[in-house]
Amino acid sequence: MVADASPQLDRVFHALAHPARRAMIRQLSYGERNLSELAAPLKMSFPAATKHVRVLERAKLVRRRVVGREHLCRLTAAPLEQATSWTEQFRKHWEARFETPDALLEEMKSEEQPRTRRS
Amino acid sequence: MVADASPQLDRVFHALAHPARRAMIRQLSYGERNLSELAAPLKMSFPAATKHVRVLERAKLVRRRVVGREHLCRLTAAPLEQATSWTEQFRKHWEARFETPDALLEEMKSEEQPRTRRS
DNA sequence: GGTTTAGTATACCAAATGGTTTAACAACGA
DNA sequence: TCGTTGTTAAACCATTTGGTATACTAAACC
Repeated sequence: MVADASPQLDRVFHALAHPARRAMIRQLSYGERNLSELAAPLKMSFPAATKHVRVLERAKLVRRRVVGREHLCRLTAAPLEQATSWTEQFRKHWEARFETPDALLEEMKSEEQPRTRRS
Repeated sequence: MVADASPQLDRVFHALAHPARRAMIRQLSYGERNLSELAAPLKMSFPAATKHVRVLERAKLVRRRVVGREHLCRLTAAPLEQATSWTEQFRKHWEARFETPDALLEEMKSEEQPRTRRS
């Protein structure tokens, strides 16, 4: 089980919650990129872009490697796995519960009665 | 393909980026809950908790149904699917690229040469 | 040595986030 | 009708977020 209270998970989901950072992740999925390359397609200043990179680093989604004056970034899969496994543990679960025809029938019945019993 | 620039995706990831909201999702995965039940286990005031519920609603992760004075919440699977499918489209991809023995070898070679060619 | 090029650091700003307290309202039960 | 329960609304506050502009450092190139 993946716990709900996890600063690491907070950072990963937060990192994914901005289009600029998602765009960076997409770029990095094609291979290593330096900061200028990551910043170029974005409609914002260079310093703003590097702040987004730092958010990705804090979430451990990106690792940085300095070569001369270049800072090369690459992706790390592990945090994504952690995030996906958190969501997966419920998705099927509640989908099965509420969105199959049988479950819907169950629902309609339970609305007459008190209702689904609590934990 | 799921686009990177998507306010809906922003809202879903942002909704998942807080432990209180993830705890609510876990509770809701066991069935419908009213606002008091969702707020009870959290170490914060009731109004604070209901604000978190609204964040989940904006992300369309939760639907609310008013019955008398109770506001009953239940989960919706679709937004989670969308989020998962966004991450999945890269995960395998870069995993294959960087974390297999072959890819590592490729990496080590490419560090002598210019490096992976850009898009 | 001087000039690009790559990136950092700092100061600053507006808006959003996450929380509080207090007050109000609406529905249900005695 | 009166008290309790479930919930909203408003005002307020501190911190974080996401952006800017400017100044600076360091490596690479001629």
